[in-house]
Amino acid sequence: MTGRKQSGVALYRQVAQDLIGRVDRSELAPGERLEPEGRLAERYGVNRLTVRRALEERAGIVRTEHGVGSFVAEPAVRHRIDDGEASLSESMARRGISVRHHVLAVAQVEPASVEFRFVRYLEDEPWSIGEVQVPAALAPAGWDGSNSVFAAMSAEHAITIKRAETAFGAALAGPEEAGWLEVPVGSALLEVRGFNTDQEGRVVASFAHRIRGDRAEYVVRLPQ
Amino acid sequence: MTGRKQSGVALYRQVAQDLIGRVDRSELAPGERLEPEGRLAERYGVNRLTVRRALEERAGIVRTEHGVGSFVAEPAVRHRIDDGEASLSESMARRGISVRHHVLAVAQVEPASVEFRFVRYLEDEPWSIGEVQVPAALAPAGWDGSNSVFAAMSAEHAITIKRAETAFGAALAGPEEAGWLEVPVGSALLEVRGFNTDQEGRVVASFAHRIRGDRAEYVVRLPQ
DNA sequence: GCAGATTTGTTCGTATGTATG
DNA sequence: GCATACATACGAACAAATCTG
Repeated sequence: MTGRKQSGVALYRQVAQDLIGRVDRSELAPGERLEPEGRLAERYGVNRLTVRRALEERAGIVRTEHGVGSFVAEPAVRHRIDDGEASLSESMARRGISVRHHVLAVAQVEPASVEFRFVRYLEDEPWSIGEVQVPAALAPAGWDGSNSVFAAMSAEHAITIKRAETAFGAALAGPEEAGWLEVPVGSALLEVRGFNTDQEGRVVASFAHRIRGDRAEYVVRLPQ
Repeated sequence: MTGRKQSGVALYRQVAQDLIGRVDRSELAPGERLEPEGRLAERYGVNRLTVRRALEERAGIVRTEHGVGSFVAEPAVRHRIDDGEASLSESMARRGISVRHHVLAVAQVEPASVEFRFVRYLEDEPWSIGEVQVPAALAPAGWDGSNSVFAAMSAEHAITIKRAETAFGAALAGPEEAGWLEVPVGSALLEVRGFNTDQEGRVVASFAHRIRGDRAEYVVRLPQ
């Protein structure tokens, strides 16, 4: 970083650009730890705050942990939602990717619905924070998070769950989400919301997931 | 804002929370201008930097313009992609929403492809920045952005364009995107990528859009 | 379990550059 | 040109989380 100012490009972007370059050129491998902010600041000859801005800028490529350090993030997981599986868990399990859930809350809501809130982990990495609402009559009794809510539902009751409508949006991670997903506040999240039906078209679940944008990609192939 | 520190919640988040609250309670209407950062800082009794962090935090709800001011953003537009239309432009036009494009670049790429880069405006508000690649043989000759690239293609050649595969992801706005979309750097973007085929299943286009997360929502209804 | 070192997180004050009207 | 308002950058300090001995 010789140019310092003058170039017309903000310093923090120059730093961000250099970091990206080092990742692209594989000088920094996924999972690898970066030098502390202070040291990076010295190395680039800028203020520590400037380094921090650069790291924020690259929130998708670099992940930081309070009191620990910054690390190069891993690439994304692609997930198809047109393969007939209603839940991500089964698709991933079939691909040999371990899925587990940490149950945050199980609450009775409305007349007769139960809401599950949970964090989903893929390969022991936090991947999404989700909410699923199902009719109380169909709620899986002792869901322990080892499989999906839907799988538990299907097992306890004789129903097949299908995707009906799915909506995609983008959002920024708030404090709580950031905490569970171990990403900085303000990271990009893919928001996936929708509802599911059983084999006879009855709505049996609605869901909302906020998924780490640096990990997630949903693929839809529409029928011709 | 009485609590100042102590509460365990970062000051900038308290400010951000208060701003969100004022928007939710409709004390601030969409499009309305906020007080200058300096004045907000005084009012909340914090440093101007702290106000700036709060505004960044709420990039989806508040939009700032260099040298002008900060404004409350407008709510989102829902878009269905399973209605047979290959392009958003036609769907929106049918809903009475004006769509136009600002062409950033038209470039010859690869052996025989043409790439269009453009900013899409809905109701004269920047909505997405996109790239479309089509075979040179099918490229619309004098696309002026008044309709979609696909519409122009269909008109010039006798083909029907269908969606084939679409992938969704989330990303943060980089400097260039932020500039065109008139959002702060680091805002949430919905990334939609994929390709299209003609009526006979031949790939005739690939596309990548980065859409303002505060404006966009894509809805997919999968066939039963 | 605790104390200290390390590292990131937050906040302030201040200065200067740049875009807009 | 000038005033206003946002953009970038620096230095300093302390808080909070984590790790180590």
